[in-house]
Amino acid sequence: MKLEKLVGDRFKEKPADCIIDSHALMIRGGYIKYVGSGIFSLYMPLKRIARKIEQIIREEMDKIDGQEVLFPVVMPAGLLEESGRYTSIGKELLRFNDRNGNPYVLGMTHEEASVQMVREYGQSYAKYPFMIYQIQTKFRDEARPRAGLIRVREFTMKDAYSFHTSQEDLEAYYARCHQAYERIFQRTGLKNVVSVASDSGMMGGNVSHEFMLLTPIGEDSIAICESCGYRANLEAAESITENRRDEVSHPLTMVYTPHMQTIENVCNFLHADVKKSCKAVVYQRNSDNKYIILFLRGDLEANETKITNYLGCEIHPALITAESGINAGYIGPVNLQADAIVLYDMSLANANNVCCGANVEEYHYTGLDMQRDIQNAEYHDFAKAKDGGICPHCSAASLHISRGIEVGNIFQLGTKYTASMNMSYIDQDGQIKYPVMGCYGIGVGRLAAAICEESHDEYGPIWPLAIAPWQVHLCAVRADDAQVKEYADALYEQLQNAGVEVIYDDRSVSAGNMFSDADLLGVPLRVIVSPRNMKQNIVEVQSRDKSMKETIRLENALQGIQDILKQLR
RNA sequence: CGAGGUGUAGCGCAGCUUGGUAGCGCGUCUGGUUCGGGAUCAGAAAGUCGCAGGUUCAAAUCCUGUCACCUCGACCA
Repeated sequence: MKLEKLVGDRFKEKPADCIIDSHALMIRGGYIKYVGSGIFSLYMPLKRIARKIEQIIREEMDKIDGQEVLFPVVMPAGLLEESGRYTSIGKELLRFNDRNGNPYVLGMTHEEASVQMVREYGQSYAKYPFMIYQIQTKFRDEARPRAGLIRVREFTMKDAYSFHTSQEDLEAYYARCHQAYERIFQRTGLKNVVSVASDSGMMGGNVSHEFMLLTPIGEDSIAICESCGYRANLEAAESITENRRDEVSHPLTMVYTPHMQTIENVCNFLHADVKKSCKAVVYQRNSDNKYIILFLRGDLEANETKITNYLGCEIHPALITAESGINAGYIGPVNLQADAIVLYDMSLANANNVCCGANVEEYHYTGLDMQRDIQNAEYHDFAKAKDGGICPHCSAASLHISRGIEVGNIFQLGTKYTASMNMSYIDQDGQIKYPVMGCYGIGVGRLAAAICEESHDEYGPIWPLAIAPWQVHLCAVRADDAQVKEYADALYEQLQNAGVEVIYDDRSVSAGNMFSDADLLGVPLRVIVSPRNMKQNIVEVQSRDKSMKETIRLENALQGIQDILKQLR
C-alpha cells in the first residue's frame, strides 16, 4: 500500500473534543471519522487493526470449540418479548417499526437470537455442550457516548453463547473461556489487563467477570487487594471501609455505637421521620451472641445476604416487617439489645442498590443520645471500597482503587433465557430440563482504543506487531532522488513478495512530514531509504517505540528486515 | 434525565459586549526556492455564520423558539 493513496487525513492539531489520547490520535492519524454521537466510520488503518484483533479472537474461540455463526442485526420485537427483555431493557435498546408498523429492535446483545437458533437443535442431552459465537455490529443507544471509541453506540463485538447440561459443566467451560480471554489479550499485546468480579447487571445470572485494562482514564473503578489479590468492580463491591464519620460518603453505612440500643429506641428513632415502608431485621452474631439491627427499605435481599456474609451472623427469628408509620409496639420485642445499627436508606438509592446512610443526624432520635452515639461510633461503608479499605477476603486494610476500561466480560447466565424462552432438552434420565448458559463478550473497537491508550507516545500510537495495520513502514526520503526511488521501489516489491505487510511512503514531502505521518500510523518497524543512507550503502531500520535503531547494508535489507520482524514477534 | 458549555471555510479559532463589505492560523490548489522531524516565498479557491421566527433601513452580532454536539453527573449487555 502506498501512503500517498491512503484515504484519510493526518494532521497536527488536536481536535477540541478529544479528551483522551487514543481518541485524539485516532482522529489525527486518520483512523476514524466522526459521523454522529457515538457513531464512527473506520478508515483503512483501523479496519486492518480490527481485522487482526478479530482474527485473534476467532482463533482463540475456535480453540475452545466455538462455532462462528451470524445473528441478525435487526430482530423482531417478539423475539425479545420471549425473554421479557423487550420491556425490561430501557432506552438503550433502539426500537422502531417496519413499513407495516410491526416493532423491531437493533441487536445490542444476542442471547435471545442464540437460544432461538439452537432451541430445536438442542433437544437431547447428547448434543451438549456447545458454543456459538459471532463477530458483528451491535447498536446500543447509550445515554452518553464518550471518549472516542471507548464508549460508542454502534460497535463491533464478539459475543459468544455456550450451552450446558449442568452448572458444573458451565463452570468448567467458563474457566476455559477465561483462559482463552487471557490468551487473547496477551496476543493483542495488551499488558495491564486483569479480570475482576463484577455485577451482572441486566444480563441476569450470578457469576461474572470483567476484563479490565488498568488505566487512569478508565470509566470503571476497581478495588484491588494488594495482599491477597482480591479484585472486584466497585459496582459489585463486597468490600468494607472503615471511616470517620465525616468521611462517610456511602450509601450503605453501618454504625457501631458504643452504647447499647434497644430496638424500641431505634424504632422510635425511625418512627419520627421515616415515612416509607421499612423492614427491620435483627441479626444475631454467631460468635459473640450480640445483636445487630438492620433497617432496610425496599427490596434488598441481595444486600442482606452480602451483609450477613460479612458479619458472619444470621437473621434472628425476631424478623420484623413494618409498613409506613412504624410502631414500636407492632414491631415486637422491645428489649432486645443491639450493638450495631445499619441504616439503609432506599430513598437515596441508585440502581446498584446502594444508598446513603450518612444522613443519620437528619433523623430525629427520641431514644438515647443518638447524636452522641453517632459521634463516637465507628463507621463502616459497605459496597463502596476506598483506597486503604478493608479487603473482604483477607481482612487486610490493603484495598487499592484503580480505574479501568472494560475490554471484555464473561457471564454465567444460568437458565434465565432457556427457561423464559422454553428451550429444553431430555436428559439421560428422561427428565425435561433447561440448559444452563454462559455468555462472553469482547468489544473489538474498544479493545483497539484500549491498546492505543496503553501504548502510545506524544507523536502517535505504538501498535504491537500482532495487530499493527502494517508490519513495515517504508520511507523514501527524497523520493525525487532517482537512486533512492529506484532502490526503495525495489525493496517495496521484495518485501511484498516476501509476504511482509508494508506501507510505502514515496511522496515528495519533507522528511519531517514523512516521519510525523509514520509516527501517527504507529507501524512497529520503520525502514528509511535516503540519499544520505544510500551514500553509505545502508538502510536505516528503527522501531516505532524508539527502543531499536539499526542499519543494514543495502544488499541485505530484505533478509535483515525479516529477521528483525521475527525478533519483534 | 439533571447541571454547565459550544455551534462562524475540511480542522482549530477570533469577531458578538456597543448591529453597518466575513476574518486569522493550519490544511487544500498553482508556481518558485528548499529538503533527515510537520520548510519557505508568491498567488488562488473555499463559509446557507446550526436551523426557524422576530426586532431593525440593516443581524454572525439583539430577542424568542428549536436542533445538534461536548463536558460532569445519572444510566450503562
